[in-house]
Amino acid sequence: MSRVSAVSIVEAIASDIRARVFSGELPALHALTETEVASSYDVARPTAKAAIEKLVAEGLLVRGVHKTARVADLGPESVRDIYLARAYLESEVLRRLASSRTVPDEAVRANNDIAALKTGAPLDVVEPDMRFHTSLVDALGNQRISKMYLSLVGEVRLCMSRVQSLHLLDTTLIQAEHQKLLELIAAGKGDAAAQLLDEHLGRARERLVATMGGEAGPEAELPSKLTG
Amino acid sequence: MSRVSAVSIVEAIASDIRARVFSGELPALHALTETEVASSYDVARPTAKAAIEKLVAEGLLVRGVHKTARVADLGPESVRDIYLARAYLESEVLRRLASSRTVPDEAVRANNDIAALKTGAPLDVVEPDMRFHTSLVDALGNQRISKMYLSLVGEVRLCMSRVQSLHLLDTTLIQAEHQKLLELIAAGKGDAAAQLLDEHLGRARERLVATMGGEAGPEAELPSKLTG
DNA sequence: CGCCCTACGATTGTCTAACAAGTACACACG
DNA sequence: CGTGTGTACTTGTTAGACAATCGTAGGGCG
Repeated sequence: MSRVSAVSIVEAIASDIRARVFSGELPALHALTETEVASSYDVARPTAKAAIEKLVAEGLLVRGVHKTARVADLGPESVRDIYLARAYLESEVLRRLASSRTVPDEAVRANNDIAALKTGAPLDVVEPDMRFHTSLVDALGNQRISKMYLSLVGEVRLCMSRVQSLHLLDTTLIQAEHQKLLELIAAGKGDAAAQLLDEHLGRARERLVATMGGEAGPEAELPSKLTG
Repeated sequence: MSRVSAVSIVEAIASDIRARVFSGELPALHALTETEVASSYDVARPTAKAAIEKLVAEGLLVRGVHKTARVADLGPESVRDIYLARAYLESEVLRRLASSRTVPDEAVRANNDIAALKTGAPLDVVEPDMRFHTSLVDALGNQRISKMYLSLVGEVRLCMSRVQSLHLLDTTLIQAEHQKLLELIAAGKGDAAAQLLDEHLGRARERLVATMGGEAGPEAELPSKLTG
C-alpha cells in the first residue's frame, strides 16, 4: 500500500504506474488487474479503473473489451512507426528552425551534457538525448506539436525500458551529430539538417529494432563519411 | 432520453455528444453536467463521467478540477496553433510523398468531389476538403502520424462548427490549389508543394481567425499569381 | 488417445446509494 | 458599498452488488 496524493488520486496513481513502467519494474505484457491496482494503492476499484484507462489512452497500456490491461508490448514494427513519426515531425521542425536560423539554448545545453558524460552507463545518455530533441520541437512554440512529440517520447522511453543493455551507439557519435545539426540550423541549411536527422534517427531505429529481435535495415550501418 | 448502445455504452454516449458538438447543437462554453448527461441518456453518473472524461482527453471538452465540463472554446490563438500544426505535419508529408512521387487515389477522388460541388452551401466543401488532406497524411502509412492528424481534424471541425456562415474561400480556388499540389507531388517537387501548402493553409487560417473576431494576418490575402 | 463442448472462476462493465470536498452565488452584516 | 458567511450545486471518491464476458480446465464423445 503506497499512500499518494497530489492533485488527484487518479492522476497520482497513473503517474506512479507510469514511472514503474518506464523503470522496467513492470515488464511488457505484465497484467494490471483493476482489483489488484485498487488494493495495492488502497483505493476503490473505479478509481483504479480510471487510472488504468488514462494510461490506456496514453498508449502505455493496452486492453481489449473485457480483458485485463497489460503493459504495451512494442514490437519492431511499432518501433519503426514511432521513429518514423519522430523523423517526420523533427525533419520539418529543423527546416523551420533553419529558415529562421533559430538555435535553441536548451538544445545546446543538452548536447553539452552529453559531451560531459564520461560514465560508462549507456542509459545515462537517454535523458539528455531526449532533452536535446524535445527542446528543438518546443522551440517552434506550437502547443499541439509539442504535445504530440511528448507522447512519442513516452513511447520511446517505453521501448528503452525493454532493452536493458543498450549500447546501441557511441556517445561521441551522438554528440557530434547533434552538434552538426545545430550548425546546419545556424547556417540556414534546412534540407541538409533534415537529411542528417533522417540518418541519425534511422540508425538508432534499426539498431533498436535489431536488439529487439527484429531484422535491422540498412540504416543500422555507420555512415562512410562523417565530416564534422 | 436517447437509447444508444453499440460496443460500449460509454463510447456510444461519447460519440453522440461528439456529433452534437460538431453539429453546433452544443455551442462553445455550453455546460455539460455529469448528472445532466447521465439522466438524458438514462445511465448512471459514473458512466456519464467516463464519457465526459473521454471527450476531455480528446480536447473537445475542457474542465478544471471540481468544475463543470464545458464545450471547448477555441479562440483565434488556438486556431493559429491548430493550423500551424497542420502545416508542420502536412509540409513534411508532401515532401515525402513527392520524393516517392506518390499520388494517393483517394486524394484525387476527394478533389474531384470538390469540383463536382455546384451547390451553394459552403459547408458541403468541408467534408471532401478534410478527406483530401487526411488521405495525403494516411498515404504515408504511419499509424501515429495519422492518429495525430485525426485529432487535429477533430479540432478543425470544432472550429468550423462555430462559424455558421463560413464563406471563407471560393470552392474553385480550393480545388485548383489541391490540383496543383497533386501535380507538384507527381513531379517530385517537394519544396514547391510544401510552400504552396503553407499558403493554402495560411490563407484558410487567417480568414478563419478573422471571422472569429481575431485580427487577420497578411496571409489572408489572395495570391497575386495563381498559375494553374 | 485426441478433440470439442461445457461449466466454472476470474475479470470487467455498469448500476445504485452515499458521503466528502470543493466551487459559486446570493444574502446578510458591518 | 465591500466583505464575509452560508447554502445549494457539482464533482471526487467509496462501497457493495449484479450481469456479461473471457480464459481455462475438465469431462464427454468419437
